[in-house]
Amino acid sequence: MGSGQGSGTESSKTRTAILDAAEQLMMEQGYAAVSSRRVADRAGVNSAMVYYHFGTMDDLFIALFRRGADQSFERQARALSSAQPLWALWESIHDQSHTALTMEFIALANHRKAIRSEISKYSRRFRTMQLDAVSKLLEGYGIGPDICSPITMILMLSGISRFLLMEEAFDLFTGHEETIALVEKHLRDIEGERQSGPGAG
Amino acid sequence: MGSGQGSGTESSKTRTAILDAAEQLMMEQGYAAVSSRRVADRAGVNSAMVYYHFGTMDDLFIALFRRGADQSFERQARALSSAQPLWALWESIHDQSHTALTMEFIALANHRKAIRSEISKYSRRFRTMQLDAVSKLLEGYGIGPDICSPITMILMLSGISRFLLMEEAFDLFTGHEETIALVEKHLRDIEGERQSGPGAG
DNA sequence: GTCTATAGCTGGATAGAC
DNA sequence: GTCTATCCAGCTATAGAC
Repeated sequence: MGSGQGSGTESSKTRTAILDAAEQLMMEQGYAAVSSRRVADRAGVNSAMVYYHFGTMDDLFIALFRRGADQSFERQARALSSAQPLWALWESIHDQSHTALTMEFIALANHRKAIRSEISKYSRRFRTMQLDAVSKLLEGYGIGPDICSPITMILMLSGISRFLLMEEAFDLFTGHEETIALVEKHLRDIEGERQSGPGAG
Repeated sequence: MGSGQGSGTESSKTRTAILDAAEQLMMEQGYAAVSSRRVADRAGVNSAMVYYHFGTMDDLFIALFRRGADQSFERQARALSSAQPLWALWESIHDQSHTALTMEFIALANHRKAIRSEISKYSRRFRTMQLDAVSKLLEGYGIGPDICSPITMILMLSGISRFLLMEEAFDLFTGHEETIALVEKHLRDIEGERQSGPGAG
């Protein structure tokens, strides 16, 4: 490989340490705090290492986004092939651990084209997988698109979930329990009582 | 007034020009692009003017947020006292013009406490107004909370709307028309056919 | 691979003339 | 109110020693 956009072993210790440090900083203090010096300090290496391993700061952001998105993608794939796919999908979407990070990337995308198209690309992949799975699922449950359309169901679950998580980041909780209860009542109607929580096998 | 956080006439020409310039920059290029020099350049004044009128950059961000929030608040108040309040509320929420800006402020809030608490405060005010209005409204339409709870309705409308607008910023449109049609079908069931669009009197 | 050193720029903020 | 001039800090990125 050239030295332009990431030499070194793809999975070197330093490379991972830099990605971890960048992720932490971005979550704790926002994307503007992710500078080569600060990232390097936290990773315990020199700032030149950031450029050696990633080329530019933009490339670091993209690598970080891809790492997280790939993990989420696999988590969602597992959810959709579990015993109660709809319940698992809902829990996968409504996992707050990566919401703050997602918001930062969306804000970043506002003025960095490379990030923007990366988010678009991955979002389409996620949507395709969700739509394939939910379509077959509802068909299997004998629910026609006239009663409940797959794409509408996905968009509503996603929208409600993200909005509630965003509000909770600002200490706003009014009506959240009630809304979640309503969503889960519908899930129960379709897929029955939840058998095992997100933690269990 | 002192010279610390905003001398000058509250509504001076320069002050307004600075706020306008900051708003444009923030929408076009994100919050990181809002520096005293760039804002001043676009406003056609010297960068020292930013500090003279607002004290610090943080205070500029807060002033900008408040100006926008106050406008939105009044727009929403008008919507809720119109002939078809639910329809007008939905259109008010689903107004894309300020979504990019809102996302930037949310990202900013991630690491600026003053912004954070400002957003919290205003969100509560918005929520209270919405809840008061929608509660009385549904009561008036003879719809009990067992059929449709006011707070759940507000959260679902808000969540769906914001999620769709966010996706559209990334050129994702799959299922959007269908989802909006479903929402508006419910609005029609409750409040009848929409009489006049957002533009009309 | 990792470091030092440095170039070149941009930023927040202030002092002081007018 | 508005500007010039300036201080000091931080940033991205590169060159080059080891």
